[in-house]
Amino acid sequence: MFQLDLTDRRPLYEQIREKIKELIVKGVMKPNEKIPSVREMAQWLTINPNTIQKAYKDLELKGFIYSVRAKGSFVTPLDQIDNQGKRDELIREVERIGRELLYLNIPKEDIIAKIEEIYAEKEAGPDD
Amino acid sequence: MFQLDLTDRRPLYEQIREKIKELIVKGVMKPNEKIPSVREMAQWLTINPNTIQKAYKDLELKGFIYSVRAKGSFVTPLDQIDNQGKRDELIREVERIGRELLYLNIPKEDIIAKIEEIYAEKEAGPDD
Amino acid sequence: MFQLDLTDRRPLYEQIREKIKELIVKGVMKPNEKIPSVREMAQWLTINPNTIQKAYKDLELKGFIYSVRAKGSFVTPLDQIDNQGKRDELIREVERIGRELLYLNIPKEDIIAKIEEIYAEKEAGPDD
Amino acid sequence: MFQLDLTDRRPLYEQIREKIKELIVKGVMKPNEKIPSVREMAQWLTINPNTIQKAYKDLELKGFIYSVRAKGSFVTPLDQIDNQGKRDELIREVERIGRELLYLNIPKEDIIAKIEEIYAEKEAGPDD
DNA sequence: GTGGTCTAGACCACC
DNA sequence: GTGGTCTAGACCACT
Repeated sequence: MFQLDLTDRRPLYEQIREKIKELIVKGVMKPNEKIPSVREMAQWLTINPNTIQKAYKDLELKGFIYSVRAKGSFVTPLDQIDNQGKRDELIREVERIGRELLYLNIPKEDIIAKIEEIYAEKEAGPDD
Repeated sequence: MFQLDLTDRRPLYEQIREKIKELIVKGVMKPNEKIPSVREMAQWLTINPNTIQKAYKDLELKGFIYSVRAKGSFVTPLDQIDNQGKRDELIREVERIGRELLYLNIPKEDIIAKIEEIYAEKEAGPDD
Repeated sequence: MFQLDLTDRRPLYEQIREKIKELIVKGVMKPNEKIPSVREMAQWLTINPNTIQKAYKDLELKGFIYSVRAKGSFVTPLDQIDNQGKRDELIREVERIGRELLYLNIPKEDIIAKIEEIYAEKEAGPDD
Repeated sequence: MFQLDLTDRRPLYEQIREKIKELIVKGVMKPNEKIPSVREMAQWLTINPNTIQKAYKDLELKGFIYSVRAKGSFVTPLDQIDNQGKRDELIREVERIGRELLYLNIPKEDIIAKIEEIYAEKEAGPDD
């Protein structure tokens, strides 16, 4: 599914959180699809279940998944995510990165091309 | 100059590093301009000099500033920065953020507009 | 009749208990009225009958309903409920919430207005 | 400071969270005042530090306290709390409890008197 | 079998 | 010394 980088200085739960978010965002995991249980995931990655749980809890707080007792955890359908707050936060990141790229004299076309590329993939038909 | 946010979960030295980077990137600090000494900065922010030291060390490692013994630290002129490595790293960040925005159904125009805006500021004449 | 929220962190039986209590309290269900059987309710909500059973048991313990063997469960008439114990418990909750609202500088008029509103509905004629 | 009730069925961290919230709300702990460190509190209550940390994290998420690495945890000044969301949530609780009290034929004056009492304490001069 | 709570005890980064 | 991360292992409530 994915691998952890033990040399990475970020906490494990953060890496896990980001990896799962990536799978959701890329459409590998579909809305309402069940994600592996805390214990399964812990076994695969050979780390402690508590660490996985923390990652899941984080994802739940940020709205990417929801957990149902005794059932498991599932991908939140898009229409139930609060887009606005996230949008503003992400756009602020774009601004910070954009300024840095500008400073390095990287042409804006490089950035825009990358954006177009990502959005084109989706339109052309995602690989589900 | 700038203010620290104790609520922020990032370490202080990381906040300081990013604030200074921002000043450089936005053109507030010019190439070869001297940046405040560790002690001065520590006094202004009323924090431990070691914390400032670490921030400067980081900036030096990433190539944004250089230090001259017994003289102080200075902003690295652009042509002496290794653009390529940074460019690739930043573009990868753009990709991650772009995908998340796509997932949230934010139109690509929103992102591109922000990029255009940033690059336009510069062309129109930076605020020095 | 009502819907369950799987996202809600409370156990299902607790949600069900509160929903039924709400129907009784709002006067939608009248004293001595029969409430749906455990099996019916379980079918409607497509959940396990044991879960419903637990909710009913709770309501019986708190005096909101009574059950007659082989007949079903019924809404307890008001005059047979022990008001005093419940009153004190609820007033204590009012106190806790009131203090929190005071701390947040919410004017007491906001709270009182809400109370007046609820009590006015009844006097004006309940919606049975 | 306060005591835990081991017979209470709520998780320990939740009890701790509510007790601390109470101290803040009642004005026993002042804005920007330092609250006991995770370890101190754990010793006093003779429970595991992790449990305390979870309670503190919750309070931080809800905006009642803020934590500063290597410094400790502190009471959030009122003007930095998002009142609106909390207000609505609390008023909804008032509604639920109010309806139940109405159902039990408790006069609204009982509730209003309690509210007036709480708000009067403050005006008369809190015990700081 | 699931998510959640809790303990005991270790270690880390930060200041 | 502080908050934060992580492990190993136990137990609970819910369905």
